[in-house]
Amino acid sequence: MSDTGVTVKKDVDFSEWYVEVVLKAELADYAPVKGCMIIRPDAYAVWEKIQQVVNEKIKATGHRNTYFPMFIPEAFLKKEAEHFEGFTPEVAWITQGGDTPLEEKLAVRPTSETIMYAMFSKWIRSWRDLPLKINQWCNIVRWETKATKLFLRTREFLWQEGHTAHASAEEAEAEVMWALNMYKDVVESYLAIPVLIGTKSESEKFAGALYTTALESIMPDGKALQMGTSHNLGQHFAKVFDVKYIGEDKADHYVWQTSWGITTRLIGAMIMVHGDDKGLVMPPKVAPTQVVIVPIPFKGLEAEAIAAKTKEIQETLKAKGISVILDDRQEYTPGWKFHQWELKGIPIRIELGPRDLKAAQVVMVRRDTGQKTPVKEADIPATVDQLLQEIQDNMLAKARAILADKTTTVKDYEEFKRVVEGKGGFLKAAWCGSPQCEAKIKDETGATIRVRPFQKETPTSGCVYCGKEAKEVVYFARSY
RNA sequence: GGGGCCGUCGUCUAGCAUGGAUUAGGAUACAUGCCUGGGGCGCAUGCGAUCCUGGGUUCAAAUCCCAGCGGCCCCA
Repeated sequence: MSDTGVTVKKDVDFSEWYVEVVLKAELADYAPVKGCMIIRPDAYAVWEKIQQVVNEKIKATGHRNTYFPMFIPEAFLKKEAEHFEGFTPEVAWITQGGDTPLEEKLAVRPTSETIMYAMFSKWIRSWRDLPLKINQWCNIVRWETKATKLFLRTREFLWQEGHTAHASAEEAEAEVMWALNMYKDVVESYLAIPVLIGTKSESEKFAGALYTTALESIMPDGKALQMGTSHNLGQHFAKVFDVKYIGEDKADHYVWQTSWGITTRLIGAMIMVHGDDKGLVMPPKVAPTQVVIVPIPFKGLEAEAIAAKTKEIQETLKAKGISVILDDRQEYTPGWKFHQWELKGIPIRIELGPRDLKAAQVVMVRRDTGQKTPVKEADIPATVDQLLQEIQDNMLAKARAILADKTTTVKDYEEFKRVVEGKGGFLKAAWCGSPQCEAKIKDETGATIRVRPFQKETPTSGCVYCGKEAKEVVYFARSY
């Protein structure tokens, strides 16, 4: 056995496993620039699939794509004080063009609220201009100092940022929830990753927002990963960028705004949640290749007949809109190919050899369970359809079970600390609502409040930290 | 932010403690030919290394020292 496959087990050394899967499945590579990564074709194809799905959903609801500059004047960034303070530690600055120092330095966008809203101020005049709903797909730079983690923590990453302006607070609030639920659907139905949704605590919210809602999931190593955010910006930015409209009442009003985003980090989550000791496992709905056909020819025997039959199967499946590779390379043995495609996470493998040819069948192997089933030639298209759906469903179900298993209700602080140090995951605990308790818990255990669920549960005990009367039940976790 | 580990052909690695004979060795990958083919097939030949970078010590540095760059892990 060579080391072209994954050499460590997922549950023995998770970090090393992750790095090996990403590198060996050729999803990404380290760039020559510190903190940066290269997204390779198989991973970029997943991103394109996410783009396709999100674009469909946002366009169907009247959002339109745009493109804004990646350079933001310092003065813009400074206008909203909390926003500036929140982002300034990790902003990359451009101070010189050619040989000439710039009069005003330019930020490489860490997010585009400020430059967009400067334009909103110009474009929005009357209530008839509202709502304004735009989106952009672009790269973002946040100058991380911590260790690079492919897809999860890099200085540059790709994302989508939606920005809207509304006439009323209610409309903005509805938009925030619309985006959040849209993301939940994308992440659960396509990436097969179950999420918790809710609001962020004051200390975890987006810098400059009124409040932040988010999707959070748990990774197999017990750490939480934020899967997307949707912010209600209230009128904070409208006031500093002077985004006003004349209402039907003929009076001036500031707009109510939202912003929301998901990033290429989702690909990292997909890898972590679904991968196994053999490598990647791609959810069928985002897999760049859904089926791989491996012919098993014997020289002098039915080689030609096998080649013809596999080609025919490929064409049949292609015609049905299924993405399928026929791996008829001569230089590799079938066994080698099996390993290769398993490492790459292709959902279904179809094998066809002399025995199958005689029986007018193929052997179908599913990546998620490894189960092999003979399938009659005539039943191939229908079985592939059904199997892809089954795999998708099974992957989500498995991930749900992990999420449930990694969620622990804790009654007191002793138990809280024990679980954080032990199995990790989400800790469901009562909280009094004070930022001091939240900060103490973070200092002492590293765990933060990931989400405050929308559906409030009545606390049955006092605050997990101070013991005083609890206001709500929230989810804590150590996070990426 | 604090601590630790690591960097040698594309990849994984031996050599480093105790500096010099290894022409920097092996495996794998790659190329060519033959042979094969139901779970990483075999044989032969070939190609492939600024020993991360810069400086220092020394008659002599992959090896020792310093700095930098890059990666990984742990703690907060």
